[in-house]
Amino acid sequence: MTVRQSLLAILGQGPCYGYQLRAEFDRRTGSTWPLNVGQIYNTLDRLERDGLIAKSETDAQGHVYYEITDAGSLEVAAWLAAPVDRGTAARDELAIKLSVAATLPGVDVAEVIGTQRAVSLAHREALSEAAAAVHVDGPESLARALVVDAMLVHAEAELRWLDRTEDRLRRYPAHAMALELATERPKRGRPAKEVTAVG
Amino acid sequence: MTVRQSLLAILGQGPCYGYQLRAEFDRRTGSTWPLNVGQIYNTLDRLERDGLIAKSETDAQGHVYYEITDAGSLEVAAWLAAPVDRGTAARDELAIKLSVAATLPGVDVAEVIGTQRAVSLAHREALSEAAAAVHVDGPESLARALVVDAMLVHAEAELRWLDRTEDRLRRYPAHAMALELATERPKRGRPAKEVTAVG
DNA sequence: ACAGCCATGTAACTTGTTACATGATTTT
DNA sequence: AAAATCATGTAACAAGTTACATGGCTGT
Repeated sequence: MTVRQSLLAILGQGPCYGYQLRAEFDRRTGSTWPLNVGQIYNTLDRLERDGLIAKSETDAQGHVYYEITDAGSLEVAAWLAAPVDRGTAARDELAIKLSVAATLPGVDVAEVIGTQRAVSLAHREALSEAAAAVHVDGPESLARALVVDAMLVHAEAELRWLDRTEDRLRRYPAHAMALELATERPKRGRPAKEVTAVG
Repeated sequence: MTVRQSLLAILGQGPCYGYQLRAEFDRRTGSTWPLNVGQIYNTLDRLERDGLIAKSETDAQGHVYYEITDAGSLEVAAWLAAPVDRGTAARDELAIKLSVAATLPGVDVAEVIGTQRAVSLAHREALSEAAAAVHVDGPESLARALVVDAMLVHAEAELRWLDRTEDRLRRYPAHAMALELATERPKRGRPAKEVTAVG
């Protein structure tokens, strides 16, 4: 939803053509997540399909402009008014990976954590330097600063969590953590109409 | 990739049937992200298509078992060996939203931050309580503890970032932050073969 | 002449997600 | 008898992502 909503919000500022939108998204997010141009046109098609934007005109240079509709403006307003829902959504890839890994027998979770920490540390260092390097002298560098900050605080959080997790698992040895596959309870579920050996 | 890889990893522990996999995923991730059952079967189909698992047999209760293939085991090993890639991937929805919002004219970013902070605070409180409530007495509660911890540290990071961002924007007034749509440079791009007014 | 950018688009595909159909078994 | 749960599956779709085709314009 992020790209879609962002492009729509930018179009809320005024008509744009596809290629232009890429540049707009880019500088407004600190050039952090490069967008494949194709995705812009896909997204525009879908936004148009949903009645949130409409083709306006093609200018003297041949640029195909889109403009936001009333429904689109409402959508943007709703987006800005509603907080981002952490909790319901937001699956943490690393948390899932480590908790699944920890419940698997024969997996050296400490090692998994170790390699993860190495790259997470490097990542945090890189972000620290990037944060220090940004000197805010305009909207674009400010946007960059915000985004780098966000990544930095999350990288720090991740490292804290890795430490905490390592601690927890040290106190709770691996062999005691592994989960067996739940034993099947008999006489349940679908009946044995056909007992077939497949494969 | 998270669900897919997790299910594959669980299958690496031994053959399972679909419904069972849901329960396994559920308890191994602290019952945090409920999985629609249908997704299990979809994912199993796709894993089979990709040669990572194969149908094994149907037992007396009619349960359709899948087992991991050699290719699947390699995939799991690779998954566990490779760190999660923050940086390349990992788009922060909130960071994008706020930096786009901040570069938009006529948007009260302080208000956006305000409503976000309200729910983020509530979220952190709920997580704090949840973290305090978990008493680790087995693999499942440990998994739950790990996941809650992860959400907690990220919620804290988010609040820190919101404060920092609010500060930054206070020092850098909104009117100076808004970005105009980039002016079009003439004599570029597609030629004016047809100057059409569409819509 | 040629490389590289500007610009629009299409086609295919991935993972995730939900709604629905179906039916058996278990519990109340 | 009805409700809840176990269980398998299908169909459709959303959003993101990439590779490719096409062609003009700009700078070397």
